[in-house]
Amino acid sequence: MKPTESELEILQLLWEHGPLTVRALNDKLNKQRRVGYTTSLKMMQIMTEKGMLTRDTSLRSHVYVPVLQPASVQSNILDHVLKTVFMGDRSKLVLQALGNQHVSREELSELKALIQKMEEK
Amino acid sequence: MKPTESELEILQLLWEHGPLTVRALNDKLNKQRRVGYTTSLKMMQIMTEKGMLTRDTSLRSHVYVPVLQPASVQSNILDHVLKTVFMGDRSKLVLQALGNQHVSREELSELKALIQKMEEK
DNA sequence: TTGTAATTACGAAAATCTTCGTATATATTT
DNA sequence: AAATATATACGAAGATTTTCGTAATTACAA
Repeated sequence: MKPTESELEILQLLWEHGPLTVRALNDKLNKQRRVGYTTSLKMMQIMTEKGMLTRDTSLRSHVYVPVLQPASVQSNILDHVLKTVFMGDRSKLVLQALGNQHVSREELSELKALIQKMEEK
Repeated sequence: MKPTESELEILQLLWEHGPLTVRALNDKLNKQRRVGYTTSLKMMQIMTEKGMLTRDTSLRSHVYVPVLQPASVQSNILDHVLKTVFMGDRSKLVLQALGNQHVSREELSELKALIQKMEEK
């Protein structure tokens, strides 16, 4: 179950805003880039076929719901990146993620807490 | 400069084993999955056109060298994943990366050192 | 030297992903 | 009721990626 780039865009919007009609989703998508209405429609139909979305067809405008939860997709993709980009070197991935950018005070203490917990085991 | 899945496979093998001929690379690739010789050849020619590889053509069997360094590609891809999969939430990515799997004592102290350094700024 | 094996070059088929036009159906407005 | 607007279904074109067959070239062996 590996979403494509476009499918990820759609999943993100659904995760962020909850179930949406094609019209609503297409509007939000068009704040990021120009996409035709029937393009969004077709994508969402395909994703439904693939089992990534379900939809409520009781109303004229169908309402689409993501089947996959963010954490599950994130975990899969991260594992894939770990294998194919970092040659399985998990700490390299983590250090890379932390190394370049700004990390806030809150994130740091969250991390420290997690490390503490890991050391206890 | 965004390598495709197949291009990443090839880059990985070159990063791991150093410069290789098509024959040598194809052999290694076939330990992972079945790929025809001319498929590998074509891929590497395309990657050369794109500027991802260079090659030494002084011998009959050309020797291919990766232009991109692992850290650079890793950084780009991780940034992309951060945006498109984790909605920009860096600490979520890090926690996800650390959370599920085993992290060794060495990795933990490496992490702690990094955190220390970040806190000092 | 003549044939066999290995290599590169190249075109194009196959597979996948993305985009949209058109037809049809359903609702809304005048 | 007729015209207009909005929705879904669906096929297919376009774009990209992946795969491989065939021809041409170069080395090697009989």
